Amino acid sequence: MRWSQYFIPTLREDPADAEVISHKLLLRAGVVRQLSAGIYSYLPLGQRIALKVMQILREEMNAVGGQEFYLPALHPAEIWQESGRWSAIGDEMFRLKDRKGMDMCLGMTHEEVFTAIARNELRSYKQLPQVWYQIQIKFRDEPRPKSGLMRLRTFIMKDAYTFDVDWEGLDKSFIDQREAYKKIFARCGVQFSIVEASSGSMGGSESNEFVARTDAGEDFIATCTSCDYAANLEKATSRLPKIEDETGPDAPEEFPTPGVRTIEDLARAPYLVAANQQIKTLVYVATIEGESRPVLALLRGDHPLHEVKFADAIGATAVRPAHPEEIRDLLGASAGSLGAVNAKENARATKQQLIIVADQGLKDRRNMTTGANKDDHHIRGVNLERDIEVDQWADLRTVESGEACPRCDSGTLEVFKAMEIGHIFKLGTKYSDSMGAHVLTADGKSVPIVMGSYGIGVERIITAAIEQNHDADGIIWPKSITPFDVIVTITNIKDEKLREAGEKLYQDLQRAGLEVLLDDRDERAGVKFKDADLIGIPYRITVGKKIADETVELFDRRAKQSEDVKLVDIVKRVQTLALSQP
RNA sequence: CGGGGCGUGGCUCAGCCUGGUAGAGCGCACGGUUCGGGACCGUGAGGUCGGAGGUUCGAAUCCUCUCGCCCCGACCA
Repeated sequence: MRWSQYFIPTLREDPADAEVISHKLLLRAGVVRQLSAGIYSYLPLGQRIALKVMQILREEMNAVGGQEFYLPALHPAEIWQESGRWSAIGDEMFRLKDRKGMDMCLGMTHEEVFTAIARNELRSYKQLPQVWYQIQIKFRDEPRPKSGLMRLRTFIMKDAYTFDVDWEGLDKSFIDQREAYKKIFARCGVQFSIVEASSGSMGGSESNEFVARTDAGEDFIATCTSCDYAANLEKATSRLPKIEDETGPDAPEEFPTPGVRTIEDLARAPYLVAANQQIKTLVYVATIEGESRPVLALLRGDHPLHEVKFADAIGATAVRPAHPEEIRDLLGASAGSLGAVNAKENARATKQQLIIVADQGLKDRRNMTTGANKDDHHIRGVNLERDIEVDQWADLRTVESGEACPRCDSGTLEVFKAMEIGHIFKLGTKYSDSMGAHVLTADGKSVPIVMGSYGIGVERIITAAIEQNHDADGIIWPKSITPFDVIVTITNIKDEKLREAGEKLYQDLQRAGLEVLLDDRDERAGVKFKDADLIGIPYRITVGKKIADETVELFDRRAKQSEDVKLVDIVKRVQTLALSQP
């Protein structure tokens, strides 16, 4: 393409609406433009990039036996009612009515549509396994679209579905997909981790989440430095060094602690109670089975609570810290002097039922110090077993960087931010059961098809690729998804010699099978260099003064280094570089 | 849905507090000088100040309502 006629509206300044790096660069490089919150148009550069990503997805899906479909984005409510998700999903689904008043929706995903095809057409185990996929637009009315292409309301997704006659088949299909996913992300130049994840409302037994490390991400991930342990912080655990407590007094002893409000206060002189010798008592109000209930969360003094773990542990749909009045009403003291010893009695006195959940890290601890439920007083010599009525032991603690890996002996955990880029699920028979997709087995029995579902967000890959591959000057596209392999920059378009040499190079490179962008604009060289860096083409050939010596410059965008190359060698040179991986 | 911020030429912003009829830089058009890391000079085009209502002789500016966008939280297969 000739830049002079190609639409690449680059921006010199950061747009006011963009916060994260990938968002700024996508806009500045003329890749996309925003239409509305969470809705973006792909400009020509963006379309080329998306097509590259989609082609990689297609190749790797085909490589594991995938067959590409193209399904409707507009669905009748009926199939969603059959699967039960019409009512299970809330405002996140775009719903509408047709002219006759029939309920319809815009597809957020395609389990229902694929299952509807499967139930009509798949009859026998002999037809299985099937691996079906499509690359299609999806609609989700996100409560909060954000960060450019990271959280969108309409986006492109590669979604694949596998159909097996039994669970063993699904296990194999699942592994095939997981391996394909590894290749896809590696090919796209995205560093990723695979983490255990919960299936959520998708249903099913097992799921793996693929995440890309970036500070723009929304999840926290813990990975082991030496083994392959990786988990979302909502699930991650770690190994703690065992603490041997001294035998304390036969019963807890109360002592005055005027002005002491925090764990740190009590750790200082004159008290000198180490944080890990203290019990942290947090009062929450949890919604359990629709009812609000007070719950005490107990942790070691130096351990932070993870609210999602906490909510999961007690089966709550929501948790919130209790208000100061609620705390005083419940325990008779204010935050800073709270404890679980005798807390149940205190609560009963006000006719409240209190649940006490303690973190595993407190198991078997003795001679601990905690609040006395009396302002400005604490008690010491508390033995968990003996002195506190714990209803439930659970993993409530937030794992931190540097702690020991729970799976291997030598590794430590590293915690970082990441974004979800893919998710694979073993669905099982959730959809085949509810929608009646059955096949006959070899011995003539009718069984529900065992399904898997596998999704990758195209925009998420693009976002992750930029987040992980950029510098102060702009994007640095991985070669696999770059909109152009090479850009030919003619430093001065009015110089006939340069122009001719550039044009010839443009033709020659294209003939060699490369995708070439020719910067033939009537701009100063500096502007062209800045723009080339910004849009991130991996290689730039500068056609300038050295053309007198039959020489051009080859600039490596990533290494930021250039070398002189003779005109006779340049095509071969670039061909070798640009078509090599990564 | 809760909290915060912002809507003024294509872009980035000033003006608003203290009402007097709209500005700068970039970009764009034309002319000239430049020409290897976002040049310079001159001339010019381009804005219902998000929208509606109100107060006022007069509203970008004050008041009310409303729409949109961004950020934090909640939420999120």
